Amino acid sequence: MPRPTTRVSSRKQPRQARSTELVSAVLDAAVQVLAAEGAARFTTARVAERAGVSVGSLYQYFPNKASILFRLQSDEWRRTTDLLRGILEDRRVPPLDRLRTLVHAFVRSECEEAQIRGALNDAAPLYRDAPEAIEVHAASADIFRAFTREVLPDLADEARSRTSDLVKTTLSEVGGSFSSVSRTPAEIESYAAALADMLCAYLERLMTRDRR
Amino acid sequence: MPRPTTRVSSRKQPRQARSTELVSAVLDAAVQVLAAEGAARFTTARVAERAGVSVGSLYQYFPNKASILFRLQSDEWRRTTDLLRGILEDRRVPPLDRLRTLVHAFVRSECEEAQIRGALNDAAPLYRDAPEAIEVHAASADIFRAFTREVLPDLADEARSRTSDLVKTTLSEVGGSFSSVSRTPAEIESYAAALADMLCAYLERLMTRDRR
DNA sequence: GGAAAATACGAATAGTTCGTCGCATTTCCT
DNA sequence: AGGAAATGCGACGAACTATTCGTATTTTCC
Repeated sequence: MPRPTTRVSSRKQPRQARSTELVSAVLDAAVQVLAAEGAARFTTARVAERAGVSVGSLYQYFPNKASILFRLQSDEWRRTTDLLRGILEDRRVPPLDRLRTLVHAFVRSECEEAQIRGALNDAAPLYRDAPEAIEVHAASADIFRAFTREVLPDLADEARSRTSDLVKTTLSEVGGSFSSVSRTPAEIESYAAALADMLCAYLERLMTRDRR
Repeated sequence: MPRPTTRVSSRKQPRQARSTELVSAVLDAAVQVLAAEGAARFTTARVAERAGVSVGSLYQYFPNKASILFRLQSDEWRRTTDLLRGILEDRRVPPLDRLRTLVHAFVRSECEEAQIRGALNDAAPLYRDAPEAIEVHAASADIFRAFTREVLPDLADEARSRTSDLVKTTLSEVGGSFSSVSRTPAEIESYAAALADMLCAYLERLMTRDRR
């Protein structure tokens, strides 16, 4: 497995108004191309054309194709992470209710725009190896770690991190395989409810064992 | 989303001994290329070279690149499905013990050769749209449906199919996100145990509610 | 106004990859 | 043996694509 390790950080910072607009036009166009043509037909030329911009201009602010996709993905991740944090850290609500709310919010969020998420996922191999991609992952892991620490304070560290990992990967599967086939809103809600039930059932069992 | 719908069925059946050997040489080489070079560098030329065969010969038995990948994936799926069926349908063992065994077997199987499975996953967009790919999926869904029918006979159809779907997608996540980072054997076992606990906790809760 | 910096442009380059086709070789079968 | 069918070959054509670079235009700011 060779590591192509594509550089993904920005090449140059836009300083004038027109260049910042250009960058956002490119990002908008990128989403459109991804949705309309799919990951396989996502090319810098097509993105530039749709943005009404020349390829050369695009390459002033993005070092390569992967960096555009990475930017889209990391913005998405940031939004999702903020969503999760907002729900999980609200201590006025009982912990398991928070988890339930979180599951519903997350499932819904993954299912809307499933088109783009799916395409972005198909393109993942292009930016996955970039060092920046790993940091983003860590942020959401921290949130779940904090939550399990709150809910299962007396559990051994090893078992707790295992639990946190399980919750995180179980949720991440929603994006992977559930949202890949299109579902009706009713299906989405009932799936979310079942998933929340399952996670709560598990955590409740651990909590009673933990306290005893 | 345009449907390129790549034909994936075999172009010609090998009739002589040398051609059957050629086909299996190609499939072996395909696995090697996938493992050594990754999905992005998987090309018919490289496969043919590694198989000690010409591209032209390869194209006699595979209509296109996607069909080679599809063949690998569908063989893999068949093996996995057989594994699951063998465990879940053994009625001498209590149902939840079967599920526990299944989770361990499945997690282990997904983690070994994670290299190839990951690469195959990256290449999925190439064959995913093929009509043949959908049939394979249905087979494993049936197994879980039968299992939930056995375990939760009195549950309403709608709730039961939701449960079966949840179990199936939860497991499929192992292949997607857990096995994508390399893990030690100990991590794998303890993850499998936790996953099994979670699924069992959920099913047990449904079972007691079901009977009451 | 005007020099310097920033920005925009897009034709051209240098690859890569898929899949075909005409022809050579081997196997089958009578 | 010898014709027919099956198989094997690999150079080649026809796309596509990522990225660069020399040049043209616009903005900034003195």
